[in-house]
Amino acid sequence: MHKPVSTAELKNIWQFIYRYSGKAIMNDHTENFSEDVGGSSCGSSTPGDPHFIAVSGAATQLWEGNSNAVEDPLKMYNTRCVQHADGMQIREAIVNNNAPLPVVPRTGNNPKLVWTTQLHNKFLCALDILGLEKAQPKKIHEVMNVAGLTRANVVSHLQVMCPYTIV
DNA sequence: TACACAATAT
DNA sequence: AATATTGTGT
Repeated sequence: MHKPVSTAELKNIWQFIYRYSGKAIMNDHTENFSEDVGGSSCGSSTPGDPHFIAVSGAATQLWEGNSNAVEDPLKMYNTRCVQHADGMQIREAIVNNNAPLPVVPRTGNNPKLVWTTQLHNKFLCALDILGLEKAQPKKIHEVMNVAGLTRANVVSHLQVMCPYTIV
């Protein structure tokens, strides 16, 4: 995967592993993944659980230690080779149910805010309510009170709408 | 640390 | 052009 990782891509990987292993998945944080997991304990998680895929670590080594050096698409992830009852060897994600929920930082794949006329009007109203004196990003953002609208959004918009004049 | 404002980056 | 992010100063 390319960086930054998009949620869509991550989802795909998730689904792939889930199908491939027939087992539960996910989770993050490469640290403390070593303590988690006994193979069977993984079975409890279900798709929809908080989760994600850890990268690096023991799993890769486990796989590489395995003689059948087949090209493994999951090589980069925190998975390991396990043997099922039917003798089939599959790859299973290492799970850590104690890991904190991943905080997905804003990446380039997130949609940009669009200043619709309604939104812009609200912006203008905020400017009216506050004087030009108090028309600062924080106040404006506050007055607008739009869910999902971030202060940075206001900052950006304000800068364009109210450019300072060069002297 | 929080913020505004200016300057860049995408 | 429009929006996001980063840099700088208080």
